[in-house]
Amino acid sequence: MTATTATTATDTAPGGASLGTDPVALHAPVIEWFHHNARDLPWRRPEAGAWGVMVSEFMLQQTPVSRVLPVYEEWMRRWPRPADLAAEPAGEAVRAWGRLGYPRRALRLHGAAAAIAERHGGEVPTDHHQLLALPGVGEYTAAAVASFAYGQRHAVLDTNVRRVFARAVTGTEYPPNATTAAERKLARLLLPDEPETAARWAAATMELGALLCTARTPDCGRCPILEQCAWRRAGAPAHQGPPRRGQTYVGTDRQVRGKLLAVLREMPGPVPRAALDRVWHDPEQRSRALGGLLSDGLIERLPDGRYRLPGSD
DNA sequence: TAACCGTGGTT
DNA sequence: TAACCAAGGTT
Repeated sequence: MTATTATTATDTAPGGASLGTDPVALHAPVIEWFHHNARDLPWRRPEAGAWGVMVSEFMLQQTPVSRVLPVYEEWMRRWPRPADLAAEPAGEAVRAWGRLGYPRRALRLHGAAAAIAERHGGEVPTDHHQLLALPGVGEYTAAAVASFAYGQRHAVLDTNVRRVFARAVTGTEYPPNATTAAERKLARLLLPDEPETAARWAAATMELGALLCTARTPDCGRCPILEQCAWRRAGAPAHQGPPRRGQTYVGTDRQVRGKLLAVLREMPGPVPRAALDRVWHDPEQRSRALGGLLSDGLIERLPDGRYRLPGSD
């Protein structure tokens, strides 16, 4: 395949810095590497379809592949089409979500399925703008579905791709905390012209970041673009500036919410308040967490005062 | 923009 | 072991 691009070596990266290498020179080696090293993931198989791609993208938001795999398989077996999921109470989605974390994603995926069933005839929309309008679908997920499921040409900027570009092109160990306009511009600049090639490029750069160009200990010895990597050329300088402030988790409302929801997930039916009161010592924080889950629609309170995952009756 | 939103494996 | 990290989205 030919990896063409609209750019030339004279293009400048956002911020005025000149690209160290011709971006075209990155396409072939990365795509070739992907051809030989891509993981055989279920959502990459043709039978997954656009719905399978969308389900996987929701589950993979901030959750590692290894933990998504079993839940994805069960989810697709149970709800092979968007309409199948839409026909269920939202609580069933939350329950099936299991311990993947960020259970609001389950609620949003259920909402997206309902919107697809109602507004799109049960088919995952191909249009990027229509994808963006679905609950839980942001900039990344819309581009990923359009690219991976439909072979369209979109800049797919996830944490892996951002890190690969930061190193290979920009010459820094890590990308900025939040995605910047400069990164989007760079991603568009590097995007191959042909949609098929662009889609392959998106998947390949993501896989490169996931398998070799990892955050902690990159495996540069096996990197297909080691010779062109701006970060390596610069001597692999250490990250500048303050360290990423990872949010502490122990003792937060999130932990309490997680404990509360775990109780409801494990129980087949409604649960009395007393069973929930047992998961956390501080009544004030417990109450706040419970209220948060209620307002998020992750749980509901019955007239008799018991709680359950959102049902249909 | 920055805080918030789970969970578990790795270093 | 505490901190970091994982195919982000919403407010």
